[in-house]
Amino acid sequence: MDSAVARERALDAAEELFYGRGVQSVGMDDVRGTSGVSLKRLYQLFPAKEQLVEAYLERRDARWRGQLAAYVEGREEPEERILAVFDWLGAWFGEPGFRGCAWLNAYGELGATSERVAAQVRSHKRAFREYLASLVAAAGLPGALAGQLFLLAEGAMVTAGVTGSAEPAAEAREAARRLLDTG
Amino acid sequence: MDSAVARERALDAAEELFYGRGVQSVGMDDVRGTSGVSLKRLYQLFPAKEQLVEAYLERRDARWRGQLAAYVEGREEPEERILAVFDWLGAWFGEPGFRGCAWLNAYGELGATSERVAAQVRSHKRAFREYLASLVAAAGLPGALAGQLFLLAEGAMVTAGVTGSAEPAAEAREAARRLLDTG
DNA sequence: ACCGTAGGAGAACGCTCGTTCTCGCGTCAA
DNA sequence: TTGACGCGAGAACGAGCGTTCTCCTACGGT
Repeated sequence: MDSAVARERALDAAEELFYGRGVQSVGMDDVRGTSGVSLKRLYQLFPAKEQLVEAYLERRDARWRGQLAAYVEGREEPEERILAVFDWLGAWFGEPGFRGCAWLNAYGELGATSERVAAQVRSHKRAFREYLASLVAAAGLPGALAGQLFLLAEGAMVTAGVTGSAEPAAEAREAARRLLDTG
Repeated sequence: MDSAVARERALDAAEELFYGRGVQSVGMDDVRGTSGVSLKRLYQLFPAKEQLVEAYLERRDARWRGQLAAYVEGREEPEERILAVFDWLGAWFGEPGFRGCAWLNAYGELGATSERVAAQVRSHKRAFREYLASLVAAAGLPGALAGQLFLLAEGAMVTAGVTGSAEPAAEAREAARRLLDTG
């Protein structure tokens, strides 16, 4: 098996397991079992579990933000684009297997012990916030709005994760709409 | 040492350690060292670590909601009371040792493995949401506002926890004020 | 004084799990 | 053909930790 293929399979398994059951309750042996990549190979590709965790978060970050941006691109009006973020969140929350924001979960689990993971979470959230800020700027709205929309989105993610419901997205969208209308 | 005293000391230590470093990275031996309560006593009071965790979250829940309510009671105007929630959050975020919302952290760490902890987190969040709803109702505002304020508060907690800044409280307060004004 | 009991200190046990090692097999170059 | 090498399967190692056990001390009732 090609090294690149093994890496992808390992990351696929890591993502499925870490996201679904948490990082700490998943052993490297579980990753081996799910991925079909032997322990020896796993440790060649990722010299320690923490690096597998980092690679998992990094790959997911790229995909998550890419899919969000692609969805938002589908709308024409600048303000519609902002609201589309919440529509996309709602669709995400409703997906089978949704278990909250992977980064917030990882932060709760590892933030206190792994500075590298904590930094990655902050970086992901900063990127998301800046993306919102770019949408706000494109709509010619005041910059302070971005932070407020960001908080609504974060609150929706965390609440959807804890309750398992997709409704927070609609609530956040409605609040965002009202903030836009009065901004 | 009295049994009740030992229980309080154990919970004090558990809270300091679990909140500050996460549950999984704190051993029962750490709790013993910090509390001065022997392992034997600890296991008499809490037959398993999970029950110590539950007791920690439960006691903190009572105190957290009590302090919030006491602070809010200090304001007269119904709408001021709603905004006071965010002032209180800001003061909390600024406290030394603040490390985010204890329940969200616990959920990220244990939500996937301990149904009892997950239920406790949901229960705490539901109580907070209902408290907000009661403030909204007392102000004669539409009920849908409560969910939006809740999302702002959750977003602020999670963002303050990850970034270590108290500013999200002010941002959330400003968003809340605007939602109130147009509600 | 004496015995029963509670409690503390800390060793011990058993399990999990990250990480490494062993062994055996297949492959490919010379 | 052979020998070096890569790899997979799985055992092994070692640390951490939840939980229990041992042993010793102190004290309270008779």
